[in-house]
Amino acid sequence: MLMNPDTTAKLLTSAYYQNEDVVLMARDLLGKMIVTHTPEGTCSAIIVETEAYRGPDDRGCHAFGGRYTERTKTMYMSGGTAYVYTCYGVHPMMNVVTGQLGQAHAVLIRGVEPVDGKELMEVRRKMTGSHSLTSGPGKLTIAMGITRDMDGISLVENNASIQIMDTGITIPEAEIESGPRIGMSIHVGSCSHRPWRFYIRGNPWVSKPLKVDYTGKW
DNA sequence: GCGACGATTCGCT
DNA sequence: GCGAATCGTCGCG
Repeated sequence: MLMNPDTTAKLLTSAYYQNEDVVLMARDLLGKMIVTHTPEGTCSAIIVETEAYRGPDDRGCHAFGGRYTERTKTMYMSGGTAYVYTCYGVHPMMNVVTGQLGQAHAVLIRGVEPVDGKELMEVRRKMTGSHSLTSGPGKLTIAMGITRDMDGISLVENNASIQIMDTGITIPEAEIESGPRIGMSIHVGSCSHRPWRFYIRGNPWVSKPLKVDYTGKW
């Protein structure tokens, strides 16, 4: 995909994130641009892969059944908040909280295509010349300088450390693929089959097509 | 307190 | 392709 974002990209508003249909939101966030501002510099990248997590009735979601803990409380904040948690003790995961205050919906960002600040991303990742730079949820957070202490911050402020912009890019329906989410444990049952992973077909920054086969595990 | 585990990644075989 | 790394969170006692 040729990435040539509109330079007049507009910061997405709180109202945008209030939509209660998190699956729709996961799909809509494809083609949007995530921007991070840190002391080391600014990085921006187009979102090319997402997954939806729907609080109340989704066994794959940390907040399933209304579970409210020290970690999940961020998911209940108002749409437009960052939910960052640590996976496997090492990898930060970046989620966008959606829906209204009290609704635990979130969209996991799984793959991005660098636009600006690529050199800084390469320094942070200690690598160059590979799509592996940002093709995975744990990779892109490192590349863009997203850390766990950004958990709970707003994405809609003019001076926010993490922002998401509407670039004017619209991904054609025909280029959007969907499929089962990745990494679901066998305990989430039929929820693992929900086609709530969205990505741009053929984009090299989509996380590697890991084997996703939950047949016979429930 | 304590043991088990995870929305993953990377290096080695 | 496989397994270790690595630690915050969670559930239980």
